[in-house]
Amino acid sequence: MQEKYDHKEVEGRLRKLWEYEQVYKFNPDSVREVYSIDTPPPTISGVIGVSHVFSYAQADFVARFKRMRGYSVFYPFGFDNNGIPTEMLVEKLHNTTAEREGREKFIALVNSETKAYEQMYRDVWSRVGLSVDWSLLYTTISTDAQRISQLSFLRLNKMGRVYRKETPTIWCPKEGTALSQMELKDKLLKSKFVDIRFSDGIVIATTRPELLPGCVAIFVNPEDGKNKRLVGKRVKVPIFGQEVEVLADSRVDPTKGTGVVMCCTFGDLTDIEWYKAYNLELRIVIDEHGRMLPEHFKGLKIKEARQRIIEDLKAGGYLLGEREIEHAVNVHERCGTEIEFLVKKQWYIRYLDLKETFIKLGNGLEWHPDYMHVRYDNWVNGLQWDWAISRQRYYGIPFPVWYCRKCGEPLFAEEKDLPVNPTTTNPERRCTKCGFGDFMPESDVMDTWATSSLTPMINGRWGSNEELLGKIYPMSLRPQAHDIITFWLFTTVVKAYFHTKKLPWKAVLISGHGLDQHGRPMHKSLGNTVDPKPVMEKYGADALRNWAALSKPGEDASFQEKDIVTGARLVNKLWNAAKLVERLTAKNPERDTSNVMDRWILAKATQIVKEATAMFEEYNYAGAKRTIDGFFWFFSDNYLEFVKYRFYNGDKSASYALRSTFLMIIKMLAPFMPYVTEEIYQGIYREDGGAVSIHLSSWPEDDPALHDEKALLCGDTVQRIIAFIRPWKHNNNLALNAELAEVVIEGELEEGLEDLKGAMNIRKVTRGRGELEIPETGLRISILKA
RNA sequence: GGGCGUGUAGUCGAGUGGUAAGACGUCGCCUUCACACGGCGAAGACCUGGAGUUCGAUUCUCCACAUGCCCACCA
Repeated sequence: MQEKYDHKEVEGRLRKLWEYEQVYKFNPDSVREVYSIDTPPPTISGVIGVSHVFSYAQADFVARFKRMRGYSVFYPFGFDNNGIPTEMLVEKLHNTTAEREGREKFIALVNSETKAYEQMYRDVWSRVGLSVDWSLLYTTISTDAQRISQLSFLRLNKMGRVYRKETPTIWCPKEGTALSQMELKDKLLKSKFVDIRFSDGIVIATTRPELLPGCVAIFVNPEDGKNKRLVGKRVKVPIFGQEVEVLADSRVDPTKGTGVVMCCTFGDLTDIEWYKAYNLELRIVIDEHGRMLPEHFKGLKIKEARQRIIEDLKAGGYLLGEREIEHAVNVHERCGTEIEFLVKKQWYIRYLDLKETFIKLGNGLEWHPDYMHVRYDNWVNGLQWDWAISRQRYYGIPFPVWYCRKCGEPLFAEEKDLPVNPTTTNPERRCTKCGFGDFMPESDVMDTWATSSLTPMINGRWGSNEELLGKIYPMSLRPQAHDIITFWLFTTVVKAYFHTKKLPWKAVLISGHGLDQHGRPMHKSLGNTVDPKPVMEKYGADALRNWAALSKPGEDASFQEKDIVTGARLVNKLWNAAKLVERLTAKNPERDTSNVMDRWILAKATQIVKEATAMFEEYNYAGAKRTIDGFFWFFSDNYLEFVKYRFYNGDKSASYALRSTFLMIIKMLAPFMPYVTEEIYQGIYREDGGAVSIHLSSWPEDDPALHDEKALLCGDTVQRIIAFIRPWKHNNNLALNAELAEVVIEGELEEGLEDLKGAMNIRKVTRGRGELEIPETGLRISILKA
């Protein structure tokens, strides 16, 4: 073995070895039990930061552990290139738009562009050491993902779970497109709160006077003593003159403004709720590009109209007051435009009737950590709308639907034809309702969650390779971060229920986020992302992974260079211990446990195996890691130092204990530090007749033959005596290896005296009266200087 | 506004119903043949504040404050 561990050289070489030996290849024909992982497909948006490494490494710990525990591990990887970030990236790279290119051409462009990024991402993930089987790779805009998304839609339709309805939708007036809730963010904006006088002395405070023409009702709180007398009155809207009714609703806050609210179609989500709940009139005042529709204001932009209306109100004596306020509004996260609500026909998945079922399903999942379950329950309980799955966007997976040009009846594609793009293909059938033969394509595309909710099905090649699906489904584990429990996790449960009546996985492992050194989330926009490549370049992949192993599931961790240094030190320490093992132990040593201190360390090691295994089985990789680390340092600082002199004398018992204990240690650290442990394994243990890779070797067992209470007691006592003599020497100005003439022991200690002598350089150990009490041992000793 | 989490030495961070690991940093000693990316040792927290349960709480309950995240609101 090399004198110094060179992670750069080692890592590249071992990656080749793993690839050559197909160490991580999933074998569908294996008789072993399958452990399948529903890896989160990262968005193709340009960068990987250490925060990604943080959560992906945690899933990899589990994958590697399970592999060593004898499972046939199905560990795929995917890329999410079916979303706005990817669309933006590709549009920027090619200086074009999806619309200009045409859907199919643009998707082809995305696919080819993804290939380039794929290579880059894959390179990083491989360097990190993810034990992924890259032959299982998928992307969310691939033909297969399109086929599966459309298949899901068709099946849901057959079940009567799909419907199309005209409803208000979130709209960006600048880009002229529908948005999902995910694409919104809050922004503090300055605005004017104006008091407007309606008829009957009613005063309403609003920030959106330009919506007056869209006013369809007025609301007060039914408990509001001051205003409830207004209920039932018909009121005239200033300037525009329409008469609207005053209604009572508890959603009104009587303390806000004047306690009287106008409901316009639509100013905010409450307006939409009222519109639905009270079956109100629809008065659309803003078009798709954010221009006003009503007469006298037609064509004005929202803000111009607002100013104009305020002037008109003033002129008409309707304006009672105005004041500047600052309030949070929803804006499109991409362009910062304040969003509007427009009425559009949308496809929905009907599921509100199944809330109880979803709660029950959630109860059947194994949650790690357990408290994340609550977020799921809260979300399901709070659901108010069915799942809107259509988007008026250009890029995405199309709906496999046409509409009859005569009667408007939708015609659904046939499963065998999937995937289809209705805008470029025509159904060779006639309308099922009226028999007409000419159709109009559905131009909307599916919400990305409609696809990513199907990752278990995509992994299993649903509809084309049922055998594979049967083997991996339900999947064993969904690892993901906590911020998308309500989206990705929930929607996957929904689809799994509809299509398979089962939960999609047995367990979910929720990771936290990797934060920057100040504890802030890493964002491209904050400029605080840390590129993992130079970190790995400097400290090695194992050191970076070690950081991810420090925090438990669900916990965030800030990225501190000192934590990476800690990992690098562990690697170094392991390497040096390995050199000692290589030098001083024989290959395939015979089992020899004649010395009590050797039995002691072996017995301790089995205890650690037991503890660490139990923790790992509970997905507590961090606890396992801590336990194993702690043992390794203890082993190095105590056992190795105590019995070193025997190694040099070729002691067989010491050699056996050293070689086998160290093997247990590196095996248990292999999921965390795959490189250095593999290098050591290849250098020392491979020739003992083990597996081709440590990662295919079996996880250590808690071997009952190594349990030894007596040795544990005796060894602990010896260790305590030494721990006592060390500072004694220190306090007596003696070097640690300084010779002592004699140590007199009073009390019970039968074995281990030889190692005590050897470790502390004592000329002779005798029995007699001791002056100094050793804590927790019931022993007293006297120490005589040389 | 609702929900969930967190609050332990200068920093990071385990953990327990009986006064608290470890790491980094600091200080001292040691270049002894795996390792100075090391070893040995020292100083440093009474566990955010308050109330309660208990023989006893840092650990359980409640309240407060601080902080993070998710959801909702934003007339």
